[in-house]
Amino acid sequence: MRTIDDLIATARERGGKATTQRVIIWRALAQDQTHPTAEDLFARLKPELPTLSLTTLYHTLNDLVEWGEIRRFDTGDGHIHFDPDTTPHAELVCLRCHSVVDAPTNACAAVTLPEQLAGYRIVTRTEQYFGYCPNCQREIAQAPLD
Amino acid sequence: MRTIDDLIATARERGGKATTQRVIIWRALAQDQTHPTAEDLFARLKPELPTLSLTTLYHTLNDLVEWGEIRRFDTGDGHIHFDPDTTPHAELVCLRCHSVVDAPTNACAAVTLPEQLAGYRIVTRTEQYFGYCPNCQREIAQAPLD
DNA sequence: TTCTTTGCAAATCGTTTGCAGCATG
DNA sequence: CATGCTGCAAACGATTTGCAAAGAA
Repeated sequence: MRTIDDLIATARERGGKATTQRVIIWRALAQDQTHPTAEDLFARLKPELPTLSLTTLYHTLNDLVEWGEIRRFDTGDGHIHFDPDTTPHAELVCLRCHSVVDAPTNACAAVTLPEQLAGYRIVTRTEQYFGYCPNCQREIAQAPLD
Repeated sequence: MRTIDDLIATARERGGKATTQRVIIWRALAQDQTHPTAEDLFARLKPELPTLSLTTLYHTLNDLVEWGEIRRFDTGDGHIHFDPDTTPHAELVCLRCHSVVDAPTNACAAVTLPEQLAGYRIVTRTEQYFGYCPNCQREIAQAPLD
């Protein structure tokens, strides 16, 4: 995802507007490495902008995805996650607590995104490792019957 | 995913039963490389077993996922896809027609699944390339205003 | 017979949409 | 002041769940 100024420019080029809500959402995303869901972001932004609606948040997020500024992915927990990092990388997903963290880059084999693959024009890539995080492994060991 | 006989044995070991519905669903999946959704499978199996319900299909699919026999993943089209191939591989997902095909293995860098990664106990992996399939590229070129 | 599975119907719930009023450019 | 944006409320739709009847073991 690019800078806020770039996004303001992009919005205007498309005949759009840089509203208070959009800028606040953009700013929150720009520094976010937690792969938040819409609900996550909503809870974080509500105190700063109490009138914000989930509807506007979804609109704004979907626009960013459409503009290619952020990536949208599903981990199987029933919630859509968003990531401002659009460069190829892998994520570690915990099947128990549903946490999502970036995988160390040395564990990620592919580093460049091919433009073409079997005749496909490639736009983005998702690589997810599903398993159990250290913390949940510990808790499972202590309470085997989940 | 293992053979039908293995699944029958597994079900019984767990105090379960090898019902008509389950065996038919298992058989349909065993030879399936189309990464079907529940609805896809349902439409395909309905003629063979008209009394089959979507409920049973979901139950059976979720059991297989829990047993580690099949993989469950989301491509962002709002439908859960299932794949009996649990070995590490990549998928090509078309953003326009939502088709899913296996990526040629030479395009898939990682070939073995690490048991551990940054302290995580890894169970499964998903690698998806999102883009436009050759056919959709052609249709987009003919009708740019989609 | 016993206990799991089936399948109908209803619930669930994250996400999307319709629309009237508001604010940006 | 024209148009895009916001946000309430309602719709949506794939998946899940409650429960009574059916069928494996």
